[in-house]
Amino acid sequence: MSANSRLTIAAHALAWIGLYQRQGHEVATSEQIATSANTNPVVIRRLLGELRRAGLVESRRGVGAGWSLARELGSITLLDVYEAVEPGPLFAMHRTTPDQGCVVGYGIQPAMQGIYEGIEKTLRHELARVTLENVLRDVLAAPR
Amino acid sequence: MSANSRLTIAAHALAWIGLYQRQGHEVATSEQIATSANTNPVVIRRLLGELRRAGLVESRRGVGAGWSLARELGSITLLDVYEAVEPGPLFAMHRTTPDQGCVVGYGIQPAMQGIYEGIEKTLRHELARVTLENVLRDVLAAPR
DNA sequence: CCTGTTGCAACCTTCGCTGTTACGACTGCG
DNA sequence: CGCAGTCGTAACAGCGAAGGTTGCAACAGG
Repeated sequence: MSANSRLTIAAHALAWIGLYQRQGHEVATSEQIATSANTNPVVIRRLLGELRRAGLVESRRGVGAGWSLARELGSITLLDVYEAVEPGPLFAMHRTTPDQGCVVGYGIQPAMQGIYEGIEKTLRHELARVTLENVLRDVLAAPR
Repeated sequence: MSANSRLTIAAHALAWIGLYQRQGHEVATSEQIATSANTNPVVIRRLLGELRRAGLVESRRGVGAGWSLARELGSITLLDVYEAVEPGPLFAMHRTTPDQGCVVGYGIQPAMQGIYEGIEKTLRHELARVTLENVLRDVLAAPR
């Protein structure tokens, strides 16, 4: 599986903004978040842009610009973030249509589709159980 | 998420071999399976080679060579197949170490690790509930 | 010895993600 | 009004995973 770090980075960014705001700041810049995540500001802006389209964060332009949460950390779940940054399904079908003249080739796609749907439903349920508030709490609970 | 079709193709191959054997044949060739899956025989041999290392299938060489199941379809679960063909974890951490001087950068990885472990455990549990016997039954149940 | 098939290496292509540079758009401040 | 700081976004290179393809040695039965 092409291990994807998008969900991790997005959660990192949200937790960072949330903590920063609790420390009394209005907005966080992509530069600050990128430094914390050890990556490029454009990567952060791209990810946060997807989160903004999903209504999780807001951005301000001009002088004193930056990013702020559109919702409380406790009301944002990992499922919200997952759906905002991960486009496709977890498992894919064949890249080319299997032989429809073969019994297995004909029936395999509907069969797997049904199975995968059930699994993805469970995955979404698990992701929905974790809020960004939970994430930030775990982050701050890390032993020194 | 880079949607991966390896699990789908592996399940296809196993179901094909299982059905073929129930029709009285000894072994199935990668050529036959590749035709059904509409792909290249080498791709099938690579995948079946991983399943063989996991003890799910056996191969015979020489004239009349081919592949056969090492276990009953009913005793092979999608989890067995998943573990045989999918190497890495579902979600990845940052590609570079986050800023350890930052509270979030320091605590984010253990936090996400713990969350991801729980989710993967649930995923494995779901995959373990489906046997290849179930898959073949669903395949044959596809409406004409 | 001949034939059919696996085992496996080597290489190319495609694709998605990350990283980087560049630059226009926007907005508050002096 | 112009400057400065930041977002928004396009463009491109690099990388790694996966699939597709070719080629050939190894094997085993007739």
